[in-house]
Amino acid sequence: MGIADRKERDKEELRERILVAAKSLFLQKGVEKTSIRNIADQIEYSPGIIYHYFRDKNEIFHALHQGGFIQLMEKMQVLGVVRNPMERLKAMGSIYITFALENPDMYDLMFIKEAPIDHVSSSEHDNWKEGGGTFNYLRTTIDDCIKAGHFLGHDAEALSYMIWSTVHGMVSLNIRKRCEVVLPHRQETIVVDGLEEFYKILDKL
Amino acid sequence: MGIADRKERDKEELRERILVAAKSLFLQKGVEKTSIRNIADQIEYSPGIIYHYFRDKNEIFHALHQGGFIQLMEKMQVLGVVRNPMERLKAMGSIYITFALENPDMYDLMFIKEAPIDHVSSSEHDNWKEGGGTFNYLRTTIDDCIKAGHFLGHDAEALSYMIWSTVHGMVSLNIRKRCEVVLPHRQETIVVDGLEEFYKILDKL
DNA sequence: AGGAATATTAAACACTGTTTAATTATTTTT
DNA sequence: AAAAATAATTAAACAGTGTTTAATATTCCT
Repeated sequence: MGIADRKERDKEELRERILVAAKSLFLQKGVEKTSIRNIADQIEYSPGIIYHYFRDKNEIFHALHQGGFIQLMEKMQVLGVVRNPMERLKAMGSIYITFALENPDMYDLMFIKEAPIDHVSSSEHDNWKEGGGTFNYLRTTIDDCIKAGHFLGHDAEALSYMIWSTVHGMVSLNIRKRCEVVLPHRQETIVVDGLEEFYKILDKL
Repeated sequence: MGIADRKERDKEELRERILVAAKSLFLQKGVEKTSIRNIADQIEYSPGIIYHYFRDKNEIFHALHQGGFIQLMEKMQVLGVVRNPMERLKAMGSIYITFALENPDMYDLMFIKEAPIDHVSSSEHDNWKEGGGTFNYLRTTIDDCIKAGHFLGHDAEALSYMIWSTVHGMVSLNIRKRCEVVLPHRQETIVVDGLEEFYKILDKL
C-alpha cells in the first residue's frame, strides 16, 4: 500500500505548495490583491487546480490564518516562567501587541478581516477554534488573577473580553490607520504608550 | 447668473443621488459587493457618469462615511447635560457602542475598513479630520476628568487612545464576528457586559 | 496492452473598476 | 433661426477577478 501513501503525500505536497505561494503573495500584496491566478502562476499550475485542494479563496486564507495562531501561541510559551498571574497578564499583553506590530498582515487576517471567518461560519464545525484557544489562555490567566485576590467584584468572562478588546483595539486602530487623530509626534509610539497606561490601571486592581 | 446657478444645483443634485443610491446599496449589500454598475443601475444612468462626480469608488465611500460622523456627533450632543466629567465619559462610551451596534455597517466603514481611509492618505488634506473631531471630544472629556482629580499619574493622550481602543475593540471584534470564543450563552450581551466591566474599573480611577 | 480512475487544464461565464472616444444635449454666438 | 462651441452622457473596450465545466493528460491496475 506504499503507492497509495505516496500519492497521498504528493497530494499533500501540492496543497502545501499552494499554501506557501499564497502566503508569500499575501504577505507582500495583501489578501484581496492576491488572486487565484497569481497563486497558480507562482506554483506553475493552471488556476483550476486550486479548486481541487480548496473549496474557495476563503478556505485558503483560513488555512493560512491557522499558521498565525500557532506562531502567536509559540510566542506565548515563555509566559510559563512568569509566576505572578498579574505580571503574566501584563506580559501577555506585551507579547500580543508585539506580535501584531511585527506581523500586521497576519494579525489583520487573524482578527480583523472578514474573509477567513466567513469560511468558519459557513462550514460544519462552526466555532472559531483557533481564536478560542488564545482566548481561553487569557481567560485562565484572569481566573488566576482572581484567585490571587485581584479584580474583586468583576465578572471573569466579560472582563476577559474587555481586556482582550483593549489590546485588540489599540493594534487594530493602528493597523487600519486610524491613529492620525493623535498628536503627530506621538503616533509612532501610541500603541505601546497606550499599553503602558493600561498597565498603570491594572496595577490598581 | 441664475442659469449657471441652476446648472450648479443640477450637478449637485446628481451627485447627491449617486450618494443616496450608494448608501442604500451599501447598507444592504456591503461596500465590496456594491459595484459601480449597481449604483448606475439604481440612478438609471450609465456607469461612466459616476466618474464625473467622484474620482473612484473610494471617494464615494469616503463621502458616505462623513455622514456617519455627523450622525455619531449628533448622538453625542446629549452629553452636554451630563455635568460630572466621569459620568460624561461613561455616557460617551454608552453612546459609542450603541451607535456601533445599531449601525454596524456604517461603523465598519468609519473605523474598520481600509477603503475610505486610503482615500484620505492619498489626497491633499492628509489628516483624517472626521475621526479627529470625535477623538478630540473624548480627549477634552478626559482632560476634564483629570482636572476633577481623576486619572492621577496618567498621560492624557495615551490614556484617551487606550480608552477609545477599549470600546472600539469590543464593538469591532463583535462586528467582525470574533465573539464566538466567549461562552455561547453570553455572546449576545458580551459587548454591553464588557462595557459594564469597564465602568467598574473607571469607578476606581 | 487496454480500460478505469485520477489529475490537470483550457475555455468559458458573469462579474469587477476604470478609461477612451464617440455621441447626444445644451448653451452661446453669429 | 442657424451654426458653432461647450458640456453632459454613454457605449465600448481593457484588463482583471472568482469560479465552474467539459475536455484532455496522466497514472494505476488488471
